[in-house]
Amino acid sequence: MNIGEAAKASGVSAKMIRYYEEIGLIPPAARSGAGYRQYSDQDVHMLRFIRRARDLGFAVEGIRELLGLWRDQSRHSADVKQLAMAHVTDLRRKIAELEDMAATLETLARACHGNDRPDCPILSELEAPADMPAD
Amino acid sequence: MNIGEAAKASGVSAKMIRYYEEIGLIPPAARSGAGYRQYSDQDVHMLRFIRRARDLGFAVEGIRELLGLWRDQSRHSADVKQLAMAHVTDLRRKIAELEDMAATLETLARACHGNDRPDCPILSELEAPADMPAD
DNA sequence: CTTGACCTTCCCATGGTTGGAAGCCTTATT
DNA sequence: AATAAGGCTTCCAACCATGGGAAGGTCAAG
Repeated sequence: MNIGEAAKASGVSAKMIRYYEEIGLIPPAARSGAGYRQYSDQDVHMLRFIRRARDLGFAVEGIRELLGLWRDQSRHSADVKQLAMAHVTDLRRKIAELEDMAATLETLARACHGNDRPDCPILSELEAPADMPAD
Repeated sequence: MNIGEAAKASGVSAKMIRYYEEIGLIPPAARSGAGYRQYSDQDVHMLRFIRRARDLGFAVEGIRELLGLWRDQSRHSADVKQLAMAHVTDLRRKIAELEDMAATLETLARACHGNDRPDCPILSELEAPADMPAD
């Protein structure tokens, strides 16, 4: 099948399929006489794998490793688990960062009257934080 | 003071100060005879404001609005609050996304033996998700 | 044989930041 | 006065993942 159909079937856009090929995440597709990329059900299967890994927040390099393990029949599930848990650690770190930001802002916003007067603790905090960082 | 000193004093790198000037987030700095950018304590104050807004996860466009409100003596605190809460909503949405990913991965990892055998529910899920999405 | 839908490659843009190169300026030391 | 070090300038490129679009080739149906 052509790239458009493979894109529809896999949920990966044609643009991204070409990009993944370019960066070597997937092997170069077979070509028709006219130079059209040709994809098998196997290929679509791999693209769907990639799509789901991305949905789980894996970066391309992580997906590259996952694909390697996927293809490696003699893999150790410990390696897969370790890769996944490293990513979870990463996610949790990002979540904590965002959570800190949200909590700070909510605290400040709660203290803000939110009326037509100009005074606002949010701006005050941005101007000169209460917990003076020693910078 | 020169840009290096302003960078050190504000916590915003010299590179970023020039970038913020280029995109009009901050007004063009005064220049010395030799063309060196000159910064006042006022300028550093503004840069610190920007730095803290970024630390709270605001994108440049949000900071632009915040700076506008900051400078506007007749601002309504309601507008500041609204801007902040919109950002919180954004943060919470991102947090929820990441949390979903982390939870899914943790569930799968928990079911993975993590030994030297190849079978692994993480890879199985990526290959063919249990809750078949109707794509 | 034309039309329209596909495909190809190539370049550009995003956002925020960092890196580097080439060249000028300032300051301090010889 | 010459020189070396380090700071400044501008410009260009890269990162990551994705989308947009142009210019041109191809395929299938009418």
